[in-house]
Amino acid sequence: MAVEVRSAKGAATRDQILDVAGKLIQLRGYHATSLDDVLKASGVGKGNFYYYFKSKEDLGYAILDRMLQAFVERTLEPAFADSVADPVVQIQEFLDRVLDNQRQRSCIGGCPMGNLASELSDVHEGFRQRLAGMFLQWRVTLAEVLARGRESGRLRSSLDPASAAEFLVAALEGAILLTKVTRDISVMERCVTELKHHLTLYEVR
Amino acid sequence: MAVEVRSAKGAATRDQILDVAGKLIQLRGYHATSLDDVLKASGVGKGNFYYYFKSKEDLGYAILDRMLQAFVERTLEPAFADSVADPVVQIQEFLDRVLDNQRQRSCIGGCPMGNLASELSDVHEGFRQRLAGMFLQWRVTLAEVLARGRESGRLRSSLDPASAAEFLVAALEGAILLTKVTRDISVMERCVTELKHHLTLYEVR
DNA sequence: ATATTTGTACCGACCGGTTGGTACAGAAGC
DNA sequence: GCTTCTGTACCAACCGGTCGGTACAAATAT
Repeated sequence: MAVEVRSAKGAATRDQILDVAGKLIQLRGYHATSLDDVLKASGVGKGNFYYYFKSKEDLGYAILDRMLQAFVERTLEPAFADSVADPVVQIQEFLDRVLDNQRQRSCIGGCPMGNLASELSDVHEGFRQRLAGMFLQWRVTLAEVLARGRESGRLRSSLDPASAAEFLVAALEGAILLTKVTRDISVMERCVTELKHHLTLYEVR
Repeated sequence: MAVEVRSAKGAATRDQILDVAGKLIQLRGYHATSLDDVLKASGVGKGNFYYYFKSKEDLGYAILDRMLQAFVERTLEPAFADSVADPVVQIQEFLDRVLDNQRQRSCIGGCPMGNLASELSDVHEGFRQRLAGMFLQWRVTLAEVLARGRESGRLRSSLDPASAAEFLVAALEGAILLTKVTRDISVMERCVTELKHHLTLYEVR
């Protein structure tokens, strides 16, 4: 960032820019969101913007950082904090929460991480690496939950937690994409049902 | 389009534009690919471009049409033409082909349809509808194959072909995305393995 | 056979508007 | 009074799109 925040007011302005830009970029994408769009929607002047961010790219990195933080603190950690709960139930509830999120958004917006990964992976190496790191964190979290289930005897010893976690993330991302392009939440509902069914493959019987 | 093609030479020029623009857009996205980029890479003058296409949007539609045609004729139909072959084997081989395609591309470019669906679904209703139609065709094709397997007794009677087909498409799209952002083909390899494993859920035993 | 017209294919300069980015003066807060 | 913050004016590069005009082959007229 261009400058460290030195006052509460400054932090508020910076947050306001981040909030507005984050929403706009999720909806329209990075390239299709202009600085003027962000400035107009946030009521912040151009000079003020460049006081807090040294470029649009810098803003992008800040949004990515914030996105990761929000995802970990408000989605991943709450869902898997309880380390004695049933891993399968935890994952099922996690899937339901993601599904419900898309329902509330009327299938619009998709996955912020998935959108940017799709748009920017082949265009901007720095962004790609950050996004890959975010997906890695997601996969590792799920893999830990699955490994816990395996250790407790709830899941099969033949289960490969990393592989299963990757698949869960991929299937979920694909389901969000498919529900976004069709504007039909039932598409994702059925995908989540199939995913839950897939989980039974890992259970000991 | 702005004009009907009336000569072989004209058709070649139009095709050249479509070829180059298609590749550029798959790599950089629709918004990030400028007309000048396409013109420079194809060696076609601007006036000539607007002789064949009435706008960039018009070019986009033409690329979408061409993409659907190529996908159906060169991917879907060859893979599932044989209506007496084992549906499970056909789908497994289809998955392998998609995987191999990503390997050959070094995980770069992703899925042309998935990329555009992600970038444009919430921004351009016309594009969204075309893309949704393309995914529908894909899903219907897979559903028919699965239904065939169910009728022949190869797959369970409890199988919902439409639901399973949706899941296959979603999981594949997600796997392509995840392999693109990580630049690691092994991610997709494991996803395809999981997907094949998922197929066993549908088999009678 | 030659002159004229017509239609396809093509070019690059140019247009108004938007892009990301800069310069800088002044206001606000300590 | 100095640092922190903010609005305005401005910039060159680029955007999608339009323009007048050219090259040339085939059709038509003479």
